[in-house]
Amino acid sequence: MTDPVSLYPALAQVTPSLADLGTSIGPMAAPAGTVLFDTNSPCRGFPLVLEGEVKVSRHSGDGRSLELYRVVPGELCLVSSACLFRSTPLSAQGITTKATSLLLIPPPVFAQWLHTPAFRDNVLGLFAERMADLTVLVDAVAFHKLDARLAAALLGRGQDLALTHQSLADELGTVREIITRLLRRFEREGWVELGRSNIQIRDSAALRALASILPA
Amino acid sequence: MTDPVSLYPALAQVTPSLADLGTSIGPMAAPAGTVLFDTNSPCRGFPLVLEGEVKVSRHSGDGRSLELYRVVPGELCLVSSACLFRSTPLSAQGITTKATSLLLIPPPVFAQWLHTPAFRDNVLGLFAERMADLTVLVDAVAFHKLDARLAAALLGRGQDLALTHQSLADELGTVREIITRLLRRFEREGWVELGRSNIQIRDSAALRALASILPA
DNA sequence: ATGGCTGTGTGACTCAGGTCACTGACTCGA
DNA sequence: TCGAGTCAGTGACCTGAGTCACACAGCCAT
Repeated sequence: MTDPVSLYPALAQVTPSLADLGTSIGPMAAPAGTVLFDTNSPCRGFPLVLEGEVKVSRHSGDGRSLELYRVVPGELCLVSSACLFRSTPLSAQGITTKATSLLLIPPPVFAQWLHTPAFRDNVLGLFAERMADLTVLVDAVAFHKLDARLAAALLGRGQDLALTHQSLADELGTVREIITRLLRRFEREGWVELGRSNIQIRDSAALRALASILPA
Repeated sequence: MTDPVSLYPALAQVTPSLADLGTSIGPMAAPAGTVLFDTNSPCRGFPLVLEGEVKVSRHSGDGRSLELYRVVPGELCLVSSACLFRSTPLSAQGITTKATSLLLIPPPVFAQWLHTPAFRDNVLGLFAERMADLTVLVDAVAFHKLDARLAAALLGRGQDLALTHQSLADELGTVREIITRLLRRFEREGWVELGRSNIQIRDSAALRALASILPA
């Protein structure tokens, strides 16, 4: 089990301390694919990720979905915050992509913890980062073509990706056929090699060039 | 001059107090159309709006732009925060839409103020709200057609709007011709009446029906 | 092996939105 | 009252993306 304090140094200083709280707040384990929270569902607390990964995405009425961002160990999930700070309904879905363990901080404890400057700075910094992420996403969706966005999505995950076309479609907010088409185009260009649930990057420079139209 | 404390009750409690700071942080006046901050420019402080309005938007390489949200009196502008909490470059432009007066809080003062729980809650609540706004915007841009988004943009501003087609285009991230086309369609349906720099709402129910496909 | 499931590949078609290249109308100041 | 500048309207055309309706290939369990 990962030690929470090594991931979140600020937790060393908070009161009530982790030790005081004991196991009441977890850690809880969730297998891959667990829905941690969902649109309009009430919010039970702040998920603080210790291991694994949480994908936060938005779903359209029909079958499409678009990934907003991912929460990795050392972060806490902020969409949930809207409903805690303003008691508005949640505006996105959170689902684990891997086996994940997390603490679920009850709102009153969270409020207490905010008294600690180090923890507070953490939270504010995370908020700022997410705002920037979302801004870039808005920009990408509004102003950029799918091929550039797809190229960007393929980069930075190594050479050998175990992904289905459908999962890429869900990430980018489009449908499977379009991804298939674009990937085949990339393959014809010699930039990637395709297999079942598998994509090999062959020319990341070319992909980067296509993607680089995108904002930072 | 609007009294800052009546807009931001939390400011009554902060230290250093507004009185201590004197006029060093403003209020400063900015006429309509002033660029308060811009993409990649360094960040001078936290703008805290007393009067007027600041439009925060993102610009594409070519002439288009898309409005992210507006900051009204009683709020402070958070895009600036990213660069303060994480020293990343700014990811959007802020421009006044009306004559505006504001305080520009230097980062160290802001950090001090965060010690005050009431002020802190204000900031966190605002962050949460903006995250939710951006999420809804992402959803709109990714999944909804322009006619619905335009209808939504026309609502909630009274019956008689003094707007150019270009300004609506900039708000929605499209180009003028498209707005003209859609508005003429709305006019043919009898939903609006058009004039030079002027739009009269005639059937807000119809517009609302079209817009209501949009998320909250 | 057989059948079912999941993942891909594709072609035909539609449509929203963007581009280009104009025209013309209104408005205001010199 | 004569332009210059701003704003609106419009048609021809193009293209990216989504939809539909498939065919088919691997893979797994029985």
